Amino acid sequence: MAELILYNTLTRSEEPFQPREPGKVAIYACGLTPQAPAHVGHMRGVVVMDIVQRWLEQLGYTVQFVQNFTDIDDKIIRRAQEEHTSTTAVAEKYSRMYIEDAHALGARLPHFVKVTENMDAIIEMVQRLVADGYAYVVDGDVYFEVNKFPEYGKLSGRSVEEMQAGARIDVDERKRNPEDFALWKAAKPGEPAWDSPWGKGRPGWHIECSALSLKYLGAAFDIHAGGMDLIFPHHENEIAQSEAYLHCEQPFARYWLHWGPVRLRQEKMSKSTGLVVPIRELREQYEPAVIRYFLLTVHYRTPLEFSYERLQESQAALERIRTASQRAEAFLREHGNATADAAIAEPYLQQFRAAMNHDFNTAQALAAVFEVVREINTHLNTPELATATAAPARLAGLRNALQWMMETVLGIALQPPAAAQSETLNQLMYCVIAWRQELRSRKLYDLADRIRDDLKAMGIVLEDSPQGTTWRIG
RNA sequence: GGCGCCGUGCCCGAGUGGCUAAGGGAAAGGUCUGCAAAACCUUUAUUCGUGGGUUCGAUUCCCACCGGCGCCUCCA
Repeated sequence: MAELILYNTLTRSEEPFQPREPGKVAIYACGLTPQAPAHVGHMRGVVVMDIVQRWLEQLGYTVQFVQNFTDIDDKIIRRAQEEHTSTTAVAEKYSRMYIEDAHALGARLPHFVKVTENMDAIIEMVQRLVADGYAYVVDGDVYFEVNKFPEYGKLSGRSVEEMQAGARIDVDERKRNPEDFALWKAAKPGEPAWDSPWGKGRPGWHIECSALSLKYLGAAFDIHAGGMDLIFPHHENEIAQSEAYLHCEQPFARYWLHWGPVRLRQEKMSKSTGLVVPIRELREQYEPAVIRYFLLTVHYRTPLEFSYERLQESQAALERIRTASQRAEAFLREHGNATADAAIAEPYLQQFRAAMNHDFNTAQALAAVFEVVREINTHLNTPELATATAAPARLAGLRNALQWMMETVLGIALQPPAAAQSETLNQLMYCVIAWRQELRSRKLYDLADRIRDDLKAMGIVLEDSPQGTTWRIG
């Protein structure tokens, strides 16, 4: 349980993971503003966090994972006007879509929390920051004063002076420093608003994540995650306001984990550039498992260039894994499910664990998966190995390893979704294959080939080998 | 302008101060096969953007340059 290494953006180095509390991990990830359909970039975060959870669970931790929905902000207000509906309806609609997309990608869902349902916690936090002198009130707005927090800039590696030197933002005259940011915004006419000590208004963008994570996870929780584009200013501001709130006696979060952007045509996939592949659209063309596989082919911090060629490659690679899995299953169906020989897969499992323990290196872990695939195939088509008495036990051991790596850890099903196999289907195929074998032995190849072609059209692939004929869905 | 990341074979992509530089995709040849498919084997980097430096030794550390990207404004 002690061997997990993870990269901490705060220290810009890899560190052994030590939880706040033995056996438990508390994680917070910044969610999205539900105001448009999610794209592939959003799904990368979803899949990365799912893998993190799964692996921590394999290491024996109990994982608590919280994620927010920014269900009130400028963009939602604008969207509600465009769609002639309420901000609540907009947030509800796109939150549902996002959850449905995440679910389709095989992600277990975090505990979702909403801004509008936690106004008390947010207001309480702002109040204390004002009372403690970290924040000031101007005309119903509340700003955090960055100069009151000496460590401002420690996450993103910049100093306030540098920022001021390179500043190219319009300075709001009411702010004491250009870098001061809004904790609370006074309501404009017609906008949704909440009562507060400073009048009607709504929270600034950054405060919600601080208030919600501290409310649900407590101070010094284990992992705070998000996309790299959130490092500055969002996470920098979160640290400032949270640690100020905690009187700098405790850190806000212990480890900061950031995943890389998904790019399209060499540019970050983002709503603002219009370079976006909505996950809905992609799901019509590719099985979610293929999309998930694609997202796992590079280390999570590396920028990932989106392309249909890459997706196609992922599909081919996944098919190779699934074919081996199904061949092993077919062999075991025929030879009886022996007690698995666990030792045979151990070297590959070690390789796999080492990769996952090294900052969730799924790209490297996949290499171990393919080692198992090769081992399975070699056993199956080397006559001496396939007929050995130990063969069923070995194949069972390899099959179990493959299942654990792919399904339990990486969350990718070895059976394509269409292959809801039933015992009836197994028996039917057994019959069909026997009949076709009869035709082949009488050299009625045209009929045998016709059966194969017809089945192919139905999505069932027959493969002949000296050991007999196997079938698989694919 | 400031902060930071990256540049590995045909493509994608791991990785390490010295051991054959993973794995996948693609292509070619071979084996097997009635054919097909699948699979297995072999081949595609004496080399890791370029030039210096440190070192007994660097793709891996340092510096410069070239090229690409992210952030500095909302952004996963």
